[in-house]
Amino acid sequence: MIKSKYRTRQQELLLAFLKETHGKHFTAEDVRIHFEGSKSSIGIATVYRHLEKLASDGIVTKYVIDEHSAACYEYTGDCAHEDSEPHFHLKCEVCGTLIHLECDELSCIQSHLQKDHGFTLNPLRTVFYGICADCKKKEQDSADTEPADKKVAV
Amino acid sequence: MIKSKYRTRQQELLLAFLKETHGKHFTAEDVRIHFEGSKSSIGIATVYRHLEKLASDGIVTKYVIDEHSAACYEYTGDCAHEDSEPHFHLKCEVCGTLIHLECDELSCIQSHLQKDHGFTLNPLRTVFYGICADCKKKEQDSADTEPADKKVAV
DNA sequence: GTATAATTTGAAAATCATTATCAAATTGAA
DNA sequence: TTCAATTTGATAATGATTTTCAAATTATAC
Repeated sequence: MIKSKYRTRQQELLLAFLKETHGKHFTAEDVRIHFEGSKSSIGIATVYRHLEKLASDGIVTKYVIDEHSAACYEYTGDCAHEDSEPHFHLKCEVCGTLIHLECDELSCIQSHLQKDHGFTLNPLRTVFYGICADCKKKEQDSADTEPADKKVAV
Repeated sequence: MIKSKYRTRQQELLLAFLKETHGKHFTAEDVRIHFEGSKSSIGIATVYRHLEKLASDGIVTKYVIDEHSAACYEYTGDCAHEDSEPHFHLKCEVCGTLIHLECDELSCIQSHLQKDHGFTLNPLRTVFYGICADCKKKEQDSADTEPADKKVAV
């Protein structure tokens, strides 16, 4: 998967880590810490180097969620392949969950942007921000109970 | 608009700047430079302070396009209001342009995500990444000429 | 106007994720 | 084993943003 000329211990470790994560998100620092202390530690510079390369090769996907937290990476090796559905990501602004969404209807966005605006969408990089169903529900539930305060206040 | 206890010259200047921009995008540095040299310069710290406040008050919207370029701000005081069209942003990954897109058809995304996935999209925060028409064209043009090398090589 | 207290300003230092540097270690091939 | 190419990682550098804090500004009281 990593097309480098020399096969190194660090590469193997990183790939093994990726397979373990299986759909989870992690930062470069997470990776470094995972190997810290063990005889097979990896320097942070090396972690970043490999993650960047893997990201540009489409093996992992990088999400810049906001400027003050470190970038998030996700192993999407399988998704990037030929026969898998194109997928999108939804990020809940309340609970922070990153939702993995495979949906045919959404691909209409791609063709629309292409035809009417000449814009070639990159679904791997695009993240839809909003509020997930669970959080929306909680929000509404609390809207049903909380106003009690205000009613009392009146 | 800015609810601070003391009305200052810097606040007035910034608000005046915002109204001038009218839908354009700018960075904190852009603002500072705009006033640089003139008798009414504003320190970068102050610019950031006000923009952050305005963003949390919903007067401006902040876009974190990618980790290595400065955050982009946009005056959305009007847009946040009742009668204006919701709009989306397209970011070209090649030339870096941030395109401001008002398009009714795109609002179908919102209703689709809501109905079928229970996800309430926040169009102000969502940025579509991809390649703009101009860059796509250039990419294809160079694809027509460059392969000459390869053809010669064979 | 003057005095006073609260708030804002801004130059400079600090922060923090990420990248660049470069000598040392590792790798694969001869 | 030898050697050239490549990778590693400690450390320094980068750059956007934030913090610090003394000085300047502002609103209010006198």
